[in-house]
Amino acid sequence: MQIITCQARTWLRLWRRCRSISTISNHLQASSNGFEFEHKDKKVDIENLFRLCHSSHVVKRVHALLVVSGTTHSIYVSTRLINLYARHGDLAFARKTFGHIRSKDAYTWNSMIAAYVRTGCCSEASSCFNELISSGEVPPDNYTFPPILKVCESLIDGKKIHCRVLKDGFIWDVFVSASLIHMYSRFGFVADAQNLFDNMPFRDSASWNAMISGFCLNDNVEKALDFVNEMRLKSIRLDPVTVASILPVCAFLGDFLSGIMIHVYVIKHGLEHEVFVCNALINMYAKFGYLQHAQEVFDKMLVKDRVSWNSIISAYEQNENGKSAIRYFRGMQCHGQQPDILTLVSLAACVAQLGDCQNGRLLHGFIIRRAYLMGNIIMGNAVVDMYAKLGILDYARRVFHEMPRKDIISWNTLISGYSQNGLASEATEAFSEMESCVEVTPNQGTWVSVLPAYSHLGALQQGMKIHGRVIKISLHLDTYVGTCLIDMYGKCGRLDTALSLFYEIPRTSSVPWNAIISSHGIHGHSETCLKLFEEMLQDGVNPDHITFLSLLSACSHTGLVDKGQWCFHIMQDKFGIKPSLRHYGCMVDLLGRAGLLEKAYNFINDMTVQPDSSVWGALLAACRTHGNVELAKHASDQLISIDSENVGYYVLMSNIYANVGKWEGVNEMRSSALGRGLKKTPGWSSVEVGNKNDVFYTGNKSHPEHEQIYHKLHALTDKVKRLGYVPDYSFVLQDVEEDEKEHILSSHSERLAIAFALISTPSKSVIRIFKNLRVCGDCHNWTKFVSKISEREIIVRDSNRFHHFKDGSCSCGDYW
DNA sequence: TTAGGGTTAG
Repeated sequence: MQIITCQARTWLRLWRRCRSISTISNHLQASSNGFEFEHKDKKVDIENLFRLCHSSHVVKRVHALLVVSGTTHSIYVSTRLINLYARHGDLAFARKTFGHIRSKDAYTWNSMIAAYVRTGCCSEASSCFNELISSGEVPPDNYTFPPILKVCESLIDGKKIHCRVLKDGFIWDVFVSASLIHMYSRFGFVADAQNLFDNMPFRDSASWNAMISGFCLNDNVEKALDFVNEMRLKSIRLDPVTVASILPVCAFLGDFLSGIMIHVYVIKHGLEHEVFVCNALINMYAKFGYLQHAQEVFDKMLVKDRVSWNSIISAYEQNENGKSAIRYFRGMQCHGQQPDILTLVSLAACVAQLGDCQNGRLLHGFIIRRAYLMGNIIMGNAVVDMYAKLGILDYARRVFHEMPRKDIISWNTLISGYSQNGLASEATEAFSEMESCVEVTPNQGTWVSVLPAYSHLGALQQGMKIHGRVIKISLHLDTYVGTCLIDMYGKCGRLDTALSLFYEIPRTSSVPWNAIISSHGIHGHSETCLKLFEEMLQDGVNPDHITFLSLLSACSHTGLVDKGQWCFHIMQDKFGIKPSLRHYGCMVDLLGRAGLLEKAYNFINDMTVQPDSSVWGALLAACRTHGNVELAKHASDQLISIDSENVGYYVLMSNIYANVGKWEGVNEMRSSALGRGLKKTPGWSSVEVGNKNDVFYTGNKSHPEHEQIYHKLHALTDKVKRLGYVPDYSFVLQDVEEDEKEHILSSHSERLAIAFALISTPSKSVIRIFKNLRVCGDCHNWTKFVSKISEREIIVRDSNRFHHFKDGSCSCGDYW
């Protein structure tokens, strides 16, 4: 054997040196002994040659060698060549070889059909099968049906094949039956699949596996798990395929115990070195968050394939350890394993997670250089998502528009990208654009992406329209859609609707609880927040870090210092949640707002982590409210050293100086902001009139009805002054004359929006305003008076909270 | 010589 193999190698070496078929032909003739397979044990020798075929290139060499030796006249040899070409993905040569065979046997036809299936050419496989049937040259056999069943495109085609199977009497074959079971499951006819399964006289493990996969394909994962348990009860051995199919089910059902039991089974039955099994174990442990276990399985693997590397990379990515994921990606490359689309998809998520713009661009470049990758929708969507999460929306938009094909997830990714970056108008525009595309139908993800945009804009009418649409398709009771609706109603000032919706949807996860608590929080109903929190605990729902953020923020806005501190402590002591910088920020806000500035400052100094801009920002805002210029200076110095590009800190500090008349300080702040090329964020307010949102900028006179608006504004100010309103000029930043100061205050954008709403909406109707910055104290006071004289309920949502004005007072009780 | 059921994703 060994000698013959060496001869085959020698021939191949010889062939490598030869430039043409004629040269090798001369060598063949020159050889005194002739070519081994011409004389002796022909079959063994050819098989040895075939065994050397590790690529399509070598197959071609061997093929040429066989042509010159005249061996390809044998159907056996030609059919083997078809198989070899197909195994190496060279369909063109498989087809060419098939075409040269004059009289084909069942092996030849079966091999060609399998070659088409293997290379994903489904319609060609069907045509080939039809040709075989119509030619009548040879009848199909039990080997013909499994591959063709795998690729049939409709249930009708599948049933036709089923009839043929029955007619030809191949239903006894377990391979054929498993393929039929799978075919029926694929088209959603799981009852027909089970009928076939039940009537099988003999079943092997693949028959059970086909049924298990059938249940999974038809969203009946519980039944799949039942089947596995039945197999174990009947002592039917679970094979690697069973294990690889059922482990994702355990992860999906959150059934960790079953997952562990399967792992024990794997070890006991010597399956722990099966690549498919290990890959599925890595994925299962990753989904349960047991990275250490996933890592151990990966480390013990004797052979790792691309899926193994992808799985460990994705395990770290899913558990938010992007750095380790990238380390494994490098390891994968060192081991000579080429990345595929799934590797790159995970990497894009890692890069986004790490906020690593530089590597994001590098990754995008890598994908662009392999142009075929961008043709893949999943790849394109992952890149759009990456740029959106990195906050580079221009790139996200560009990649989206350059994608040759887009699906609903592409649109959802773009819409949520805009929403999450605060670009609500862009999100709703993208949604409208999507609506005009006939080829996509909105799904759950679409509503979850667009509703936050309407919430952000305070566009109640638009949000209600979406509510109507989701009711029609029975999605309003979906936890995620329902939560977005609660958030939307909460943010648009309809707390009652939010609450009734909350009690309609499933409340087993923290998600809807967080939404309803936060809705009450922004309206200043902190006592209700705490009651809802108690109810949440009674219902056995575990709070998460978001729940505590909402609670702390609610306590902070209403001055419930003790309750806030209690929340901060139980979060750590009772629920083991480590405070994030956002929690620390809320605590500083809570103490600072209550005037406990020193306590807030000491709290920052006692922090176990480095305070960031949100923490110092909260202290600075509190200093503004309580007029502590000295501490404010310290906080603003810290802020500017952390984030010198944020104009808000300069504005706030200059505001503090202005408040105490330190105009030098104001100028210093202004010039240092200008020196860095920073411009004050222009304030704007929007109001929904009819189905349209009108936007007003401070001092803006470009609105078509600006004359009437200013006229109304002056009339209102005159009236409220008579009622006792006195402008508070401390909210004016500039060092100007008194009447000029009044002019500056009176042109704040929310006042323009309120004046416009008063002249454009029916009397008694509620006015809802959205402001991008915080409402100033003077506008707050002015609006209170306006709500009294106009007999209107005015709801102003600013960047921080809700102000609900009614009959001359505000829901926030003037707690600033 | 040819075949079925399987793991990772936006």
